[in-house]
Amino acid sequence: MPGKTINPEEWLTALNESGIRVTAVQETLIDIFAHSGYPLSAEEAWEIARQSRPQTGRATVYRMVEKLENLGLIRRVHGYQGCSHFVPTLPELMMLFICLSCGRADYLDSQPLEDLIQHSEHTSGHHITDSRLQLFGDCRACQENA
Amino acid sequence: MPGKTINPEEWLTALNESGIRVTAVQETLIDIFAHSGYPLSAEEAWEIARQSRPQTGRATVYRMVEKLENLGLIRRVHGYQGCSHFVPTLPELMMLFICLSCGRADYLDSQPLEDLIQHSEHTSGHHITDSRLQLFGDCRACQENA
DNA sequence: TCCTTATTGATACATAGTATCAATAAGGAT
DNA sequence: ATCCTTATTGATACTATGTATCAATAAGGA
Ligand SMILES: [Zn+2]
Ligand SMILES: [Zn+2]
Ligand SMILES: [Zn+2]
Ligand SMILES: [Zn+2]
Repeated sequence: MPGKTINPEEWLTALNESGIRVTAVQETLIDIFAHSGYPLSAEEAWEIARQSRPQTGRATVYRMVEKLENLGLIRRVHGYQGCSHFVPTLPELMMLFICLSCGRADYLDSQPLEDLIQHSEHTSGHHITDSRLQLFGDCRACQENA
Repeated sequence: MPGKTINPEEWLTALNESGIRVTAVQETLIDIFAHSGYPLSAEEAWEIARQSRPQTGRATVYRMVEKLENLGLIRRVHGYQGCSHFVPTLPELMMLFICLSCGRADYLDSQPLEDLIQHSEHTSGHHITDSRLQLFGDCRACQENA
């Protein structure tokens, strides 16, 4: 939501610059994750990939998901149909909202989270290096449709 | 941290009031979860349980963990050694900090999270009904020991 | 004490994810 | 373009995590 959008070309570049070879599976999976409006599991991505590339291996998809996650291009969604679904990373520090009715993901402005982390560091004395925040509920559109 | 502490008796009461019978396994598992200072998986709890009750069944532990989670007595920790570890629920709305060095859990004051949720509801228009926030890093003690 | 029924523990099964390894193919060198 | 090296792939087997089934057990009321 805040400015940034997904550019599959940038994802390919990021993969290649990390020393990974350019392959057909890469492009297939990047397209799948970058263009899906809702969280996808590796298993679901595999199904979709086989529609256009039937020989795609299951392990390959899991490996690719791991690489995309390690590069920070996709992020795991925790607590939405388990913890095995992923969405593209939009801002570095994400405040992700998932609608429990329609399943769509929305990226909220993350400034409040930055403030919260700063504040918690000061009051607790802990050094916070990583965080994950997930919000669930009914999105605006679903509320209006009800 | 904020006031409240764990009282195994209250957990037993909560279980029984939900229509569940009082059994030896209940007490064993409640003790295990209530007194462990760090997140535990069902598998780990099973191991510990068998030390004092060798006949304890694996499925029973998983069932018990599910019940405790459904009653809100324990909560899943996401992103710390996977997503299959649990800690006792302290405040209703938890800001949980996990130290990546010593593994200990700390419960921070959750007012900032309440504020964040209120603010995000107003600016996004979504109705937020559930949230999970996890913070990771180096706790104060571990920083001092380094 | 007896009876009913929730709970248990053993087993089998299901799902999610990982290790192994021979076959393939990317991309640089010739 | 051809060859060579080696990362990547896909098939398979395996591990880990979690669930369904069901006979045996035991809680708790009659
Ligand atoms: Zn899905
Ligand atoms: Zn919606
Ligand atoms: Zn999770
Ligand atoms: Zn620590």
